[in-house]
Amino acid sequence: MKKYEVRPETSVTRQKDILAELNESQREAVTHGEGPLLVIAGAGSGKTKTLVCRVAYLVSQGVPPESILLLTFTRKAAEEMLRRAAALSDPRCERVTGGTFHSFANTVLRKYADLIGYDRSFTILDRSDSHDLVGFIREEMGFSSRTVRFPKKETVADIISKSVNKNLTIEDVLTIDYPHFSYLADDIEKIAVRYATLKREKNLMDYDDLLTNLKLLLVEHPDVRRNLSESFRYIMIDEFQDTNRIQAEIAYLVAETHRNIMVVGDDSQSIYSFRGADFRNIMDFPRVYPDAKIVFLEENYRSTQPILDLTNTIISQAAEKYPKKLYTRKGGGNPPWLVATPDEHMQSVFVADRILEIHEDQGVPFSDMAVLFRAAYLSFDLELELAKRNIPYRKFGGFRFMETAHVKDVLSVLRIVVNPQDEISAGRAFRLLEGIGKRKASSLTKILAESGSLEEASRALTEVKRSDDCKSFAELLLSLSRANLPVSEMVGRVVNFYRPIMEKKFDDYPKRLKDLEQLEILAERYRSLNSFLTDVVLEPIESSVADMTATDRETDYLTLSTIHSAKGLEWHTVFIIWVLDGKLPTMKSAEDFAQLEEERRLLYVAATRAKENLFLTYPMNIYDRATQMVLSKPSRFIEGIPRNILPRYTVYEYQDSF
DNA sequence: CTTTCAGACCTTTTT
DNA sequence: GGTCTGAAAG
Repeated sequence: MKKYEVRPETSVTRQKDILAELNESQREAVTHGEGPLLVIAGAGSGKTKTLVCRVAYLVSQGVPPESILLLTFTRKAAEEMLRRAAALSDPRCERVTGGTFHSFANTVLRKYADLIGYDRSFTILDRSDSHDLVGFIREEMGFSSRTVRFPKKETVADIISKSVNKNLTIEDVLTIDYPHFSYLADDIEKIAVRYATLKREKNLMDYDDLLTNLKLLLVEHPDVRRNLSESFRYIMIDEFQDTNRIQAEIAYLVAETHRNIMVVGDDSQSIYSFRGADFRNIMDFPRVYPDAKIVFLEENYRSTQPILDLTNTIISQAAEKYPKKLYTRKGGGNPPWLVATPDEHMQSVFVADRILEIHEDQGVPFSDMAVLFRAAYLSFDLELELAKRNIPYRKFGGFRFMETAHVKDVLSVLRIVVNPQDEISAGRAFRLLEGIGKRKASSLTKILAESGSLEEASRALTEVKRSDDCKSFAELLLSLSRANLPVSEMVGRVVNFYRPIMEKKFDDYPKRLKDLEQLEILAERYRSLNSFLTDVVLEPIESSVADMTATDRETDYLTLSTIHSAKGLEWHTVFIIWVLDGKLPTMKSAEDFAQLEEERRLLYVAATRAKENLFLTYPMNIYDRATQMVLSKPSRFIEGIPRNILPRYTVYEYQDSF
């Protein structure tokens, strides 16, 4: 049922409200008329607010919300912004098209895929799916059994993806990033070609394909391009510094007829180059659109001046950036702390102590504090310490719920219902069954792919083997193919079938079962199985719900997060742990100038999350197995910083006499 | 052909 | 901690 609301027309007052709380530069961006606009928005400068108000402003000016396209880094970010715009002025703002480049590509391709030789019901491969497919080819071509060392499937997939994203040849990627594999360029090239053909044949697209195929569609079909350009007359792109070349090209193509393109970002916060992001996009925007208006947002509303003094110092050493200096009118505040601890565990103890202290003495809720780190595994020890002290926390980044084995198992069965050509999923699904290994699974997969019919596969299955497992799987496939069941019912049936298998496979199955129940609940929102599967890949659930009990919803949680996942967020108190040279920057990045620069920006992003308190900590004397070196110095990015900006402390361990 | 088990290996970051 | 690999047994 459609909900609606009748409102008196008061666009003048409404418009005043929209602009009321903006500073001069923000207002300039919000009220910008037609034509290209670049907004360089420093950390905490009200970037989101500016975008929200811009949407609200355009709608209040009579721009139909359907003709606005808002592209953000996550779909959640887009939804949140539109919700805020709607609350601020006009509920119609929620009708703006918002999402990620990938979800936008998905929507368009579901409509036009046949124009570029795909079926509209294509399946989307997530990262590990594409790894599996590459692995399959690697084996098929006999590269895995060779005596010479051949890169692993993850590495091969990575190389291929990089060459697509950065528009380089395989050879170039190898020369730049993997010189030791350069002599294998021809072989990897062969795999890349086969990978591309196979995906087309089997109606599969990986994350890169969504973008390249959309671009292809726009380039080769001027009518579609014009159509799209006409329907989205205003394009806004958030986090432009983290877009890659193809994404920028897509944006330019869609903006072709009207050039109403607004990009917002901060070159100093570009941290996704490993995914092909190129902060040149934001540097070069004025060259692509020489008439672009440029607005700088430099007033910071988040942090105290002592924190900004530190972050400004950190970023001032960056090699290339739009010159800007953040300032605040917020008075007072304490300088950040740099704390050295004897070892990792003392670092955890110190952090946990401070968290409790700030929570109890200053009444700061856990939810207004965060611990940030370079890589997910760096918080393991701290997690133990937090558990010991009953500090509730939620962790973001690192392991993905959707990539856990049990979830992938269930999804693989559902996927073959939608796309029998998906041989990777089919292979995985059949191998779940007792008595079916690689060989039989692949013959069953062939039958399924060639006949394209679940009935056929189900019949073959009962002939191949007559175990209970196989029988119930055969029945499951039949019931999924015949009855027109609601999506959650289908998920439920697969979970039911899977449960005994899971109980054999995993010791911690009760925990995993909860995840699957969660998946079932999630499915209730969907009308079609395919859209459910698509969403699950494009917007993965953040974390496993397993450790969360029902009553936990209102609990006050501390946040643990990788720096990457903390993008755009802020907290009263922030701890950055492992600010140790060799971990931040990582050992690996030290050889490459561009990578090192990105590590610096990473520290910058982390530090600018803090509003009031900022602690940087590092353990001394860490033995690094990979390089056989002892790491003991703080990050090189804070090395020469004067003590009045960053006072230093050392924690000494002592034996308690009790 | 399939299963199982022990040891090796490696751990950035994510749509 | 987790996945992957290889060898040996079923």
